[in-house]
Amino acid sequence: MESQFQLTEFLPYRITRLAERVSRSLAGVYADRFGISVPQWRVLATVHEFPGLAATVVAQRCNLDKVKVSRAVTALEQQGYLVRTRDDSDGRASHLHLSKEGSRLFSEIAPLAMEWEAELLADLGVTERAAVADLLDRLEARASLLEKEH
Amino acid sequence: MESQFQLTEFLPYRITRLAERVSRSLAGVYADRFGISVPQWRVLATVHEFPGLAATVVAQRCNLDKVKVSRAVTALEQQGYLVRTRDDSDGRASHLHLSKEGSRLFSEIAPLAMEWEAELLADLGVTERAAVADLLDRLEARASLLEKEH
DNA sequence: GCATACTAGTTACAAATGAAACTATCTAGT
DNA sequence: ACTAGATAGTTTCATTTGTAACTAGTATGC
Repeated sequence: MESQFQLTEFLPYRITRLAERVSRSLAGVYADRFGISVPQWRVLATVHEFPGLAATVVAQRCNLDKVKVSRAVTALEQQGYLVRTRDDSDGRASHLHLSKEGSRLFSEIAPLAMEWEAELLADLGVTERAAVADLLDRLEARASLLEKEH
Repeated sequence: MESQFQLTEFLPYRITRLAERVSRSLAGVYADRFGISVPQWRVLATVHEFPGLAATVVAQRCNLDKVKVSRAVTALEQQGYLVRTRDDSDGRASHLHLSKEGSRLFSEIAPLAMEWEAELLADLGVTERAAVADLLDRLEARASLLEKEH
């Protein structure tokens, strides 16, 4: 009874491998040029979309732990891309906003990111793109279920 | 002209997010219990499937850089799971093989990994599984193309 | 109101990673 | 043969990450 396990056919490995390529390649578009990391980019995009969010909520929304968000926020603040204002009713929390430079930075990167995404999907038709989105959703639902079971 | 960029809809982000969940959850199945890391698991599986490979080839096959492979091999060797034998004709290279314990370890982990994969795919029918495999392939082909263009 | 438990966010420290330099060996061109 | 360049694999060091502990503030129960 041989276990015919093959890494190359193993889906978790293939997903991870794709993600590693995607992440590395996309980061290459903005990391060096604009001097921001992947977590910083995620925070930037999230705060752009939802100005005034607290760090904890940002963390949930962009799939980062609070430590990464904390560090990303500090860095973005030091670079002048982001400002935080204390919450009036809760002395622990603060609200995150992009500065003018932060908005400008976002609006420079976003089109590049979208263009990159378009190139990634260039081979796929409309139906297939929908299938990708759908399958990613369903796999992720399963994955987070399995993750919680431990 | 607003950039209607939304991180949540951004495919690279969603792929990465899925991969992060998958990788974390699957690693949870073997990492603590057997004391091996993700790179070590990949090397283990690759050397199991292709005994006698050189480290460089292992690196290519399991999408790791040579430094990670070097460290994983060292660790696996120290744990007694892997042996290396020098190549006769090339003094730099060596051939990797699993020890008896290494084979046993693999045959313990492999079924768990396959079971985990089955649970990940539990929601999908045969056609959808084929679609996942196909789409992953095509996206990865694009991604590695885009990666090389920089 | 006061003790207990909880939450927001930061800091500290150990482990993992990435890039570059390095050692040892091999190959090719002359 | 000898040199220049490539290759296998390791080591080094700076950066990033993950875990846990921490600070400061808030909510709850009595």
